[in-house]
Amino acid sequence: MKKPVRLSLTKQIANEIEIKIESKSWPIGTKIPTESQLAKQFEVSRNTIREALQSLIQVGVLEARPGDGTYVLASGKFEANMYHQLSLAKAEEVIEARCFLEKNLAYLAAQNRTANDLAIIKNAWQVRLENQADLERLVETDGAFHLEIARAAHNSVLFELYQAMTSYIYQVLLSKLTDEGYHNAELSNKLHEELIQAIIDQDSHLSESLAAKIITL
Amino acid sequence: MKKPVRLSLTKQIANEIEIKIESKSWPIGTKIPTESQLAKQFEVSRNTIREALQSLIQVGVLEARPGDGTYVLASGKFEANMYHQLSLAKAEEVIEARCFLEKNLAYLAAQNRTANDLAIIKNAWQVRLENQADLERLVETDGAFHLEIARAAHNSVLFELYQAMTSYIYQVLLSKLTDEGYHNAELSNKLHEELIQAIIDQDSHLSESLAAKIITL
DNA sequence: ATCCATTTGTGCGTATGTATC
DNA sequence: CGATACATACGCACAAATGGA
Repeated sequence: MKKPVRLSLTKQIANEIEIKIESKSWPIGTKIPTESQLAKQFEVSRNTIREALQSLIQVGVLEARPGDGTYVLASGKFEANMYHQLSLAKAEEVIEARCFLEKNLAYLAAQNRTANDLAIIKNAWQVRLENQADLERLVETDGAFHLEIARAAHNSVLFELYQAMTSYIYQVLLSKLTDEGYHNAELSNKLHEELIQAIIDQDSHLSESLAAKIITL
Repeated sequence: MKKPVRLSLTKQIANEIEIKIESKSWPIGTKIPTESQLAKQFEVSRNTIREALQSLIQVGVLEARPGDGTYVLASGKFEANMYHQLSLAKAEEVIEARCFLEKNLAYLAAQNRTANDLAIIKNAWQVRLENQADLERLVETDGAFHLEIARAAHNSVLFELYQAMTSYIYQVLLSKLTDEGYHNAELSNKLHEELIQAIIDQDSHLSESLAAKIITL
């Protein structure tokens, strides 16, 4: 079971590019250098570059637009894969699945949160409070807040699932709020603060039910 | 935004191969034809075949062994991806995530099951009862039983996740039972039958808690 | 134990098509 | 229209690993 120390040029390059993407050196939406430029840069043929890019395009991390350039689509393989899978399902099923995840993560967060998690969560909540004016910023910071709760659950599997799912759902959420408006601000804020308190108190069941209420607002 | 009239040879071939795999024409473990043979068969260059294979290797559906051949690893992209993701996580986290899924699917199954679902579930239970003697068969038929409950939940997102996760967990389960033995047969059977009844009665909460108990046996 | 045919891995060069600006 | 840039596809050559004679 010895593993090869040598990596093919293609894989080396694919890895380096993936690192640039995951580390946000090339954020989502970035137009990356042309194949020829990359070929010069890495001192290989354009063909080799193509194979590397192809492998990332195949899994949905990159998107090539003929006559234009190559763009970053997602920040990781798992996220890209979930995107594809979720797009095949009905929207209501995705939302249902996400509701269950959110509830369970709140439960686990109350159980497993550390003092450090609490500080991060409180901070994320402050940020969210300061950005209630702009809808787009609100959705963004609210997402960040809930993501921190998910992280405090300390379960990497559920966390990855949640992360992939929410980034997919964001667009739906934003357009929904834009249409319907955001009128439950006080109730929402109250529930959020109760949720934080429940997590502080490590009251798992209360956290779970509060999370459920927040979602169905 | 009109694009998709013509599919590239590479993608056509990748699709055809994927179909052979998903349809079990080439089951897991199969050694598929050599690149040269496929090239002749599809009347394209070996390079084109390689690109198609490469795309499936990349997502973990195929595995190439230099000097030997190319083998089927998983029966679908999503399954392959979950495999990879789960292998990075701690075992306890995987189990925790699976518990969460099992509970929620039982809840939803009680809510959404149709008469037809019930018939299938009852049948799967009978099959499981008839195969208690052989441990390997027991794990297999028990898995099939729970899979039918998952299906009855009528949520494709959670169902796909569950399916991918259980196929990963099977090996662990089997080895655990082989080591520890299977001594809780009566209790297990009793709980399973109560679960079926709860689903018949559409008692979501009871189903959920019974599912939780069954897992922690 | 050695050799050898087979099979995949790697890399390059080239040609042509097509989309965008 | 033309320049640019990606898309597709083929052919070739050699390297490296494997399995079997």
